[in-house]
Amino acid sequence: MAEKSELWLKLIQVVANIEAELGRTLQEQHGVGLSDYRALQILSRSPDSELRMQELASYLRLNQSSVSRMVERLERHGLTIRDLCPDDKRGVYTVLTDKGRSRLESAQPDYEAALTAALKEHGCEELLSTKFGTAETK
Amino acid sequence: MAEKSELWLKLIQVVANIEAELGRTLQEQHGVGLSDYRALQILSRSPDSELRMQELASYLRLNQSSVSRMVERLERHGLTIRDLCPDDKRGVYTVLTDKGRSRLESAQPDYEAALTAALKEHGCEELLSTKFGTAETK
DNA sequence: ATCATATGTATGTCCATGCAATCACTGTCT
DNA sequence: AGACAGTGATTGCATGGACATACATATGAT
Repeated sequence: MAEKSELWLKLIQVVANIEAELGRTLQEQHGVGLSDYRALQILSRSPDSELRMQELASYLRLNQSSVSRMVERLERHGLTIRDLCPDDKRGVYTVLTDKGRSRLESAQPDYEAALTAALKEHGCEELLSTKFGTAETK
Repeated sequence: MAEKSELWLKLIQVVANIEAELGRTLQEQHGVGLSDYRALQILSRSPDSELRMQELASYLRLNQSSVSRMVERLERHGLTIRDLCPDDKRGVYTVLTDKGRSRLESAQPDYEAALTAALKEHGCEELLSTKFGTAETK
């Protein structure tokens, strides 16, 4: 049974290495962190390129407060803006700006390339052929 | 090509969920964090249950300063002690204490069980059958 | 032996995240 | 209408990690 732990350890180390590499690429070449990049990506695919904090949080599997701060970050860099929700005054939309969109679009190819390269480098392209049960968030 | 990113995203989310679950289990039931647990585990398998900071860091894929602080933590909880290196006075050994060892031993079965359960819950036991190229650390 | 450089560890500072408490608003029940 | 439980977001605080730097010791060249 202990080999299971071993394998798991190996797996997460590989995953961590790859994530780190992706993060480095994005940061160095586009000045965006990994989670910021993912937030932009999610926003760009949402209707009207906007989402409320909670929704964004649940997509990113981050908690609300982290997202609140991330959005603050994105906003500081001009990549998104906040927009008050007309029907529910508690709500806040995070909206992708043009700058945000173009930043995303220029980063995307490098991200994909880095991912492909990193997977290959670790000899684990097959990881992506795993199909999950897609268990819901806890 | 974008599906590759999608799949990768799914993968890391599943991995993150599982890691979080493992961490919670360890923290709640044994008062040890996930990386602390892994450090104990690595120490316990090392000759004389001791390692120098750098070695520990490289096993854990953490940088040296993080390990320095982690060891401080472990030491504060009485799970390890520092021991000066006789032949190289710059060096410091981190040595597992009896308390550390028994803590590890009591945590281990729960860890393994939690891992098995989490893998099953996400329907991805097959993840562990991936064989990696075991690329070295960057 | 001396000095320059490399190595091992620790410390200062910053950043991202989580949790708990809070603020602001909503909707419901009476 | 008024009270109040619930919901969305923000804020205070703590933690763990990274990077740069400091400090002590070791090693190697002259």
